[in-house]
Amino acid sequence: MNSAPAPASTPADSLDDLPSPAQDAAATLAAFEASGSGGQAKNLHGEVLARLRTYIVEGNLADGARVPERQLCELFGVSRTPLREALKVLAAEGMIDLLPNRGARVRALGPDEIREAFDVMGGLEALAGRLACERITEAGFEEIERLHYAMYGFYLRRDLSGYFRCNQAIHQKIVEAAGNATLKATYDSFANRCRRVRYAANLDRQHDRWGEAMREHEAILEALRRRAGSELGDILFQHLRNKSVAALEQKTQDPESAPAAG
Amino acid sequence: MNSAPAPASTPADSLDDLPSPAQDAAATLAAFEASGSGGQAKNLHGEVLARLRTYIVEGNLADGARVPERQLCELFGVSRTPLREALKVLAAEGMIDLLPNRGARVRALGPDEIREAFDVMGGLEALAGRLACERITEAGFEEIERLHYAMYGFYLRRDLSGYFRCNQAIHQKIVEAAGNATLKATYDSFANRCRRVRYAANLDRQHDRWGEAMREHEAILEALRRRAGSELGDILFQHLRNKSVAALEQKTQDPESAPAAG
DNA sequence: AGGCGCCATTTTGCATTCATTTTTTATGGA
DNA sequence: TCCATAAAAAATGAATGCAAAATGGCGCCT
Repeated sequence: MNSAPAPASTPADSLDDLPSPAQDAAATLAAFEASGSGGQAKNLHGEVLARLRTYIVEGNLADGARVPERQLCELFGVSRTPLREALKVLAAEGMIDLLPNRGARVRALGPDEIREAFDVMGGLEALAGRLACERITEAGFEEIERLHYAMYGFYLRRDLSGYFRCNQAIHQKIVEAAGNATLKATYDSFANRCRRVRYAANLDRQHDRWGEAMREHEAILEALRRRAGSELGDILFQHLRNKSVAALEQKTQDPESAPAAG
Repeated sequence: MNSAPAPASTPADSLDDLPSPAQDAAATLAAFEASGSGGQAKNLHGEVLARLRTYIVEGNLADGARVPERQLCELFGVSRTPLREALKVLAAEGMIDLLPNRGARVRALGPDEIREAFDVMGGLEALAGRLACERITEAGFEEIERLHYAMYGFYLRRDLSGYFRCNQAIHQKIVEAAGNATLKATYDSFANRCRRVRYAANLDRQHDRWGEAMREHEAILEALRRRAGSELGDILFQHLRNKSVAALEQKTQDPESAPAAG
């Protein structure tokens, strides 16, 4: 169930020289990550859907590779019917393509599609920011603030994994603070679709972009503090767009970097 | 295929006293509507999915009603397998709820969910406006301008149906002008989900709201003309929000107005 | 020797069938 | 008469079986 790559150990206990809110970085992050991902696994179809989704998201299937029904059936230990239903849903979510009479292929996100998806995520986050400014409580803001400083701690320690997870947690929290379940569901769907790209393409060797992203996050927190909805929306959209540009630049440098297990 | 209620006749030939671009209102609108809706019907599953979607959107099933597999099977003349696959997809799209072992129910959009869906659509349209300002050509703008004046013509004639369809066409065109297929697909999904509400709730007896909406559209066109992306985004979001407020107000006055066939 | 067409195997799409759960109905007791 | 319990009926969830299309391999023709 833990789809994010697990760090070897928590470096939190040696973070004494950081700003004070960052001390509970690992705790804050762990608390967030524990609360999420309540996947519904009532009937077999739902379970297969969830398992297959993570299976694909985690990169077990190459881009554009065939998705063999038969093999997955015996891998999951189910018949073809529920698996085929899951395939249809994943196709509707845009994670795979369903060629008529020719089976399913994992959708290879080309540069254009990555750009598109990131722009949509940017639009959704902009909306989330706007709504969050309308509805967020002071306590909610403070939680994001804590995550922000925790992220800053990871940034100072050059802990990419922790930074990455905090980053995701902040964006997730903003979306949740919007108080719009429909938005959250849509956003999560896109986040899933982009996960393969996001981790691999996230400022792995572009430390200059890393600092820029950190500054953007400062602006995000600042706008959220002032409840400046429209402005926050602009910043979030631009943030996502910069992220996609960086991702694409790296992708061209590093053509096929399979993000198999981090 | 024509899910919008068809007007009895085209009143275009008697529009001499309107602003000149409005004369070809019907032609402009017809040209737009002819170009749309290329549904993929390769295999049986896809066809059933499309048919079932329109079947539900057009209001043949009451809110919260059971979706009887068996009856639909013989209605569409297929076995349960493809129909069930279609149901799973519709559930993923959020159009129906799938209760385990208890069948499917058409999702009843309560006030909260309507608000949520309209806000998301507003966010998507805001994004579309922003992107459209980056990418739209002069020809594309002029097409929207034509539709706008056509809509104005319908507004002056108090032709609600024509106005409504022009309105939809404009929003659709803005989304298309964004040049982002992913965005368009997501937007269309939400538009489908809201269609039942939108027509019924659209300024049917609220002629004051009608004028307000018309003024907002003036502002939309103006911002688009200046390619003011962020501003256009704000306007579009607010426009959708006002629309949802009006929709909800009317819905409370008119508790269960089934929009069956206009 | 290389390209083209034909046949076998595999895979996909769909219908049918079986098992489990829910819903309805009928019956008995209070 | 009303409620509770239980059996029958219906509907859902999943598996299997069958027809059609595609993929791969082979021989044949040029």
